[in-house]
Amino acid sequence: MTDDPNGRETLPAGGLLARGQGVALWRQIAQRLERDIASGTHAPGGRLPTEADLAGLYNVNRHTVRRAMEELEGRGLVRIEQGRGSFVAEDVVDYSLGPRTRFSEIIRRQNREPGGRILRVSEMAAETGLAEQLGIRRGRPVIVVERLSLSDGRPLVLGTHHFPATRFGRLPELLRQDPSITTALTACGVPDYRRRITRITARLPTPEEAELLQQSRNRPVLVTEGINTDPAGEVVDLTIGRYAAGRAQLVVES
Amino acid sequence: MTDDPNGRETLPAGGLLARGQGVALWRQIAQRLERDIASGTHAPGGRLPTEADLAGLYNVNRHTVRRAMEELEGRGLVRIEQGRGSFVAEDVVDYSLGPRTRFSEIIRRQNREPGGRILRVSEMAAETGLAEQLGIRRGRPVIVVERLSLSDGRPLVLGTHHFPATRFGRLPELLRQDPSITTALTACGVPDYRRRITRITARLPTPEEAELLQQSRNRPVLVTEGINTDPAGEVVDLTIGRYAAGRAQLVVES
DNA sequence: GATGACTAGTTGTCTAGACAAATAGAGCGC
DNA sequence: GCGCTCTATTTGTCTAGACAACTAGTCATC
Repeated sequence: MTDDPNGRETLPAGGLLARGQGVALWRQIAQRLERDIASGTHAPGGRLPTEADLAGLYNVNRHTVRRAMEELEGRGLVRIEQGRGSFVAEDVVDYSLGPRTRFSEIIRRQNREPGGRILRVSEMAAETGLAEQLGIRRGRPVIVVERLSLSDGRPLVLGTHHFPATRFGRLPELLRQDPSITTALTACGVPDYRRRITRITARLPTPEEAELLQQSRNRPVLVTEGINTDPAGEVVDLTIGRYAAGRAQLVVES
Repeated sequence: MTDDPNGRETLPAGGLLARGQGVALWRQIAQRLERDIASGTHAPGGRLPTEADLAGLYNVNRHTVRRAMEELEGRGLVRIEQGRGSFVAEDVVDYSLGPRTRFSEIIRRQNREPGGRILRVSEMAAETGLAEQLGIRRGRPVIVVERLSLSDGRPLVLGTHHFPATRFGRLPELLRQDPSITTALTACGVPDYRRRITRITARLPTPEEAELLQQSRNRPVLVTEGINTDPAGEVVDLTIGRYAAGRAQLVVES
């Protein structure tokens, strides 16, 4: 790639870092880049200088710059792409966690196009904890559905759903025709269901999750664990969702 | 430290890694350690082999082991402490996000001892976004309170609260006597308030947040942004909370 | 025009070595 | 016993260099 003045932001004022003052160099670099991003020196979506450029600018080794970039990526300020470069990050989708949580409705309400595909459907025996939450006996069969949900074609959530097999035995077949879980449940005689409780935590993704969500291993995923019940109060399923924190924000209304 | 067979877990079966097969060595190491933790080879709270030991065991450079350990720390499986070693991680606190969210109540309900201290109280003019959310005019004074809340003496949440100064001018003085925000609000004539909406996201902490929460820079923080209103529907405050993901799990009931 | 080989640019991984910073224990002086 | 220094151990930071993997464009060939 030739030196195209429009393809890259201008270099920020370099200057020396405080060495031996107890503040790691990579932190100082991260701080300066953060300031430059906040001040608009680097516009959202814009390209940052390459690692080599920054290393030269601050007179440090490239690895030291890399440590700073990893930090900023994890904090959600930049996006790093192998072979292409680093870019200033953009904004996120609101994901409402009310009692009525339907993926496609939520996405459409934000003028985006919902999508998704079923990754895997399998059956297993419920171990103690799962059986208790589903309100069935230990060892009873459970259908496990893994689904990747998209917004405007970009992966947003990775969901793992656990249904009691006795009641929802037709699910696998139905999902082959239409990847919408809500539609399949309707066909199984559950036209409506509600979210009863949701637990939320955050962690860095496993390599598989990072791959499927097309997200950096350095950005956290929001992990939700929730239980849906039908109007009669019977448990429909236990769902585990992993949201790309760079693209989704959970919203709780009460 | 001498070689004490009880102070450290036994070394797992080492064995060679697959080199040049397209899977990074650090990933393979992380995977093996993860398996060893899951299988109980390393008990929760127990000590892992040192970086040097693992490097020798897998015949790689110490930096390669470090990369693997960073991964596991971010995923919440291990806890790394400078000068001491690395340990298998333990369990977390449930933090309920219902309409009635009171820190000390939530903590006490789990048989833990709530605590906290006010880090800083300041006043500033509301910029557009903040003014809108608080239902006041832009430029009106706002009191900003930063509080670190503890559970059993360990930092759990870092909260930043924004109150309209006209109504809550006495807050700074009251908080000097008692660090409980609920108590101070009662004294200001707000005996009760409710959480109206909460937005949740996750990211890696800033260095200051990591420091205050006594959490690794590598573990995410859960970030909540919420609005509290009094029974009349008037906005009391806008609160931003940063939860140590290693120690807290948010719970939404609906 | 489409295809494929090649090349330059950029981030990812691994090795090697050095020293800093934090921890914990041992030993000493009082 | 108490506090202090000293030292060994362990993780943290930085440098240096090499090559792999991926991206995007160029150019020759068909």
